[in-house]
Amino acid sequence: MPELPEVQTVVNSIAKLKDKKVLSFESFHPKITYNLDHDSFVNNIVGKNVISIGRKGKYILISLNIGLMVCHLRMTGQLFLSDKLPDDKKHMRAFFKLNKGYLIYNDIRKFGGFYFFSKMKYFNYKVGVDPFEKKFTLDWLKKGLSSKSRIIKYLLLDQKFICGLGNIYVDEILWLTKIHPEKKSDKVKNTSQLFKNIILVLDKSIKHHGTTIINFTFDNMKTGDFRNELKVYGREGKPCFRCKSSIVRKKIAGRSTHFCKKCQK
DNA sequence: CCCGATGTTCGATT
DNA sequence: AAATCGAACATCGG
Repeated sequence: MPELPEVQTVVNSIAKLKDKKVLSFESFHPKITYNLDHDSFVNNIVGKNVISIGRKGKYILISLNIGLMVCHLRMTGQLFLSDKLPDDKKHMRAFFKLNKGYLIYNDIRKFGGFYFFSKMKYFNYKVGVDPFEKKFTLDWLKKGLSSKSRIIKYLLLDQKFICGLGNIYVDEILWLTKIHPEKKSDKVKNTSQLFKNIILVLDKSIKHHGTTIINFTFDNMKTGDFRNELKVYGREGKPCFRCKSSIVRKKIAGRSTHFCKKCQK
């Protein structure tokens, strides 16, 4: 579920994790620590203090006084702070006991989880450029699109190129920029519009605390309301807001893709 | 009841 | 190299 705006919303909502100390970690299914076994993960984080909380792409970065803890929510992960453990523990997959309160991880589908890296550089190889980094410029985007010929939807979903975009926002951005999702990247000519719209859509969604379709929540069950602002995603069969033509849905890059055949060329 | 679909990513395969 | 497909898993709707 969560793409860049949802992850940013979660990051903002756990700001009070800063300066807390990790006293213990418990998990309830084995695959939740991705790159270490449970015991090594525990050994690396217990007793550490949280220095800062950030984000790169869809990864939540929690810097400790030694090392970096990373969380990825995948499809249905929920990370939030709470004074006590929840009454409903059905989907609770892990929790961290802090010197004050708990950091709780719920996940219906159990795809998400945690990494620990002793150094930041061991994490960096996983992702490309985040749209809110300085490196994300119009020139960089132009070069990236024209240096290869790839299906634009596929390229925008590629986290090693731009990190943070997912299925909803790619559809929204391509609709807004009037680009057909199957267009080859080197044939896109309105790249400066595309560049602006990437930032525009993400910024706007962050202001709305992201998109809740079904499962996305932050700060213990609050929901985002960007769903009401969506222009194409989930609007199959409904009239395009620009030209009234019927929005179609087609599998592109393995994902359900919504677009307007008439105004996206 | 069964099948398909769901916001993500990874690895195998074409 | 680029793109497709299935798998990881739980839940919901037709």
